[in-house]
Amino acid sequence: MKKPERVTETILNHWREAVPNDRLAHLVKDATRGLTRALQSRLATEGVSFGHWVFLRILWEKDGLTQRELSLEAGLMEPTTFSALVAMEKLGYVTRRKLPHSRKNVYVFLTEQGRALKAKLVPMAEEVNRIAIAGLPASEIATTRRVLLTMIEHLARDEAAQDQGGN
Amino acid sequence: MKKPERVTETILNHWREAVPNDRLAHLVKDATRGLTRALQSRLATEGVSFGHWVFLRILWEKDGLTQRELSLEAGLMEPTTFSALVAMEKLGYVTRRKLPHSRKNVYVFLTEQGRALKAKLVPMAEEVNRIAIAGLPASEIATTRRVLLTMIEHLARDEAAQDQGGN
DNA sequence: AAAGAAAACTTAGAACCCTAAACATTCTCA
DNA sequence: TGAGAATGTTTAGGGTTCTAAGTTTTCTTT
Repeated sequence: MKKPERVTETILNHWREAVPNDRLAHLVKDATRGLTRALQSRLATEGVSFGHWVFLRILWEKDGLTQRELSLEAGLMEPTTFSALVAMEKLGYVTRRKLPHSRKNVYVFLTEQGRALKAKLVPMAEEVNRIAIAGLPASEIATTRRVLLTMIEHLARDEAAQDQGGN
Repeated sequence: MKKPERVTETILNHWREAVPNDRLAHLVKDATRGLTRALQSRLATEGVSFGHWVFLRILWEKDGLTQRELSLEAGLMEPTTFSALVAMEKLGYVTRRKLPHSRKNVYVFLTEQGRALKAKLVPMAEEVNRIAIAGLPASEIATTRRVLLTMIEHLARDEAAQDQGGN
């Protein structure tokens, strides 16, 4: 048997202590882990992996995208996208087709099976979100959203600057 | 040559659009990725991997911990900790020793080399933090910290509940 | 004191994401 | 129009983390 309560307490006490300024990164990372784990365990009940969820969500909005476009939307590198989509094709969620006007691009379309997953999976993500932010004022969520977006922006600019100047 | 600016713009535009409520998770995850990448590229200049940084930081505060204790502090599973520490021992950053009073526990101590990394690495983490939160009011950072902590708490409780009730 | 539970470590195997580089196709422009 | 740049996909390989299960040691309880 596990003793999840004790573990939970240890993790939380860890965070309630004096938290030096440079540990915001650690906090963001832990939140990601919590969110990922919560969704992952729910998706698993339908046999869907977290990595595939990312692409399904994009494709439900709009399919027929190229792998490059999917990479940008998902914020992942091409090889990551490539291997996920090959696996998803094998599972019957998507098809990967070259269209007549280009022999270079690979266009990705949902199958019926892939499209049908939406009805089961989306409520799972909504539940996780609901649990995570329960009781928090909308204004604080909005602030958090803005802060995170600003951080992402700053870090993306830093990365771009390093790619340029740092050679 | 890359074109990092265009990629950056695509990522940021993506986020500035109408963001449905359930995408807070996505935002948190992107922030983690940005923070991780920024620190990772800096650590790489000293030949240190991100996974090792996590444990070095804990050990600089207090060494002589067991692997189990390190797992809890780092918020990682035991096998993750185990393989990181074996690698770190091979690199000469730490030693793993059994002490006379227990043949079960493995205690981890920094070597001189491991301890010496602190002076070079900590400023890198501080720089990343500074870049990320530049210009943001302290009050908004504090709110973000509180919101993230609450989310972690909710998700940890949910996970514990599932372990218990869910068989 | 011995059986069984618990704790700590280790092994095995998989998922996910990355960088670097090769390859194929398309575009640009001199 | 043809050389080189740019774009998009694919291959190869590595890092980080996880779950599941095995081993060893220690603790608990009768």
